[in-house]
Amino acid sequence: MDSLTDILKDKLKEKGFKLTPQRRATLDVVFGNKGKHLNTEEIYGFVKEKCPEIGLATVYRTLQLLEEMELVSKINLDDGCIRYEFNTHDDDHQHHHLICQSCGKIIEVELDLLDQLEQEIENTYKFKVIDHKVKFFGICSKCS
Amino acid sequence: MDSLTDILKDKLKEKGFKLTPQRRATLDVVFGNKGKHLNTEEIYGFVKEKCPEIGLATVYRTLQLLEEMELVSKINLDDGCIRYEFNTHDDDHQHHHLICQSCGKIIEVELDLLDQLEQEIENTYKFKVIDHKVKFFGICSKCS
DNA sequence: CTATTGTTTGAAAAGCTTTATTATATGAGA
DNA sequence: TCTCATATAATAAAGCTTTTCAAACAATAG
Repeated sequence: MDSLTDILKDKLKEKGFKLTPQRRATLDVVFGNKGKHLNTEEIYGFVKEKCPEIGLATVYRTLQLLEEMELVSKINLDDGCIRYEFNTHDDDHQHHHLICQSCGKIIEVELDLLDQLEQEIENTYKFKVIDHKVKFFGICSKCS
Repeated sequence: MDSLTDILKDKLKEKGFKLTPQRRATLDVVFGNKGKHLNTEEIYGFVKEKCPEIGLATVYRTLQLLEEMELVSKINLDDGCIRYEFNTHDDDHQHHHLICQSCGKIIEVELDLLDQLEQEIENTYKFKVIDHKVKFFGICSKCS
């Protein structure tokens, strides 16, 4: 029982859910592929290696559960599938993604720098910002 | 033949496509519902009023075409359907969206203020930013 | 005007992701 | 270990989107 499993177990317990091998294996796969932005089908493939009897529906359910518990984050690149990544942050604010329109590579940006914009939004629109999702499309260094 | 149709006709001609009543009606609907963020099914419903014999597939195809020509923009709120809005800007940079997590309302923000962040990204990652999509999640003034 | 060619369309089918159903299996606490 | 609510696999079904295909249509050439 490693520390990741402990965290999972605690978070599940908080909400009255159970720790199962399927949930553990799914989190392990997302955690073990940090920076890869796997889609559900790919996650299903990897999870099957550890847990061959798991069903696709369980993977979908489990990923939704993990997202509710803020252990993973959804990324939608409008390419027809949902991708997930392990959530390395403790706070709610996600990092940004750069998406190369030439090779499709996804680069993660840790800079935030949105405080000023969010402040202005809160002042102008009286809108309380809780989270944001920011994607930049362009050309990466290799492709240009 | 109004000016919107002229623009559509010109853009279609540029790429070797034809101006058809279905394409015209679809653009009219998206244009006539600025600020509404309709999904494809809703657009289909409105287009049918002018063009009762139109098929759903044609609406899907037409919206893709209009997006390629940068006359409309896709918005994905991860609610299981694709939404479109009329593209009011001449340049590539889209405005931002505020999404209320309580009532679901979508508010448009014309502030950009991302220049500094984009500059920093270009310097740090040698990534040439062409476009961005920014969504803020939170609570709107009515709900708070 | 008619024939030819290529585009566009509507209807239907197929595709893909996600959700619902149900009987069975299993985790967690007593 | 026993009990019971939860979780699961398998399957079916739903939901949204794309593709297929034959027919309709527009543009052009002869």
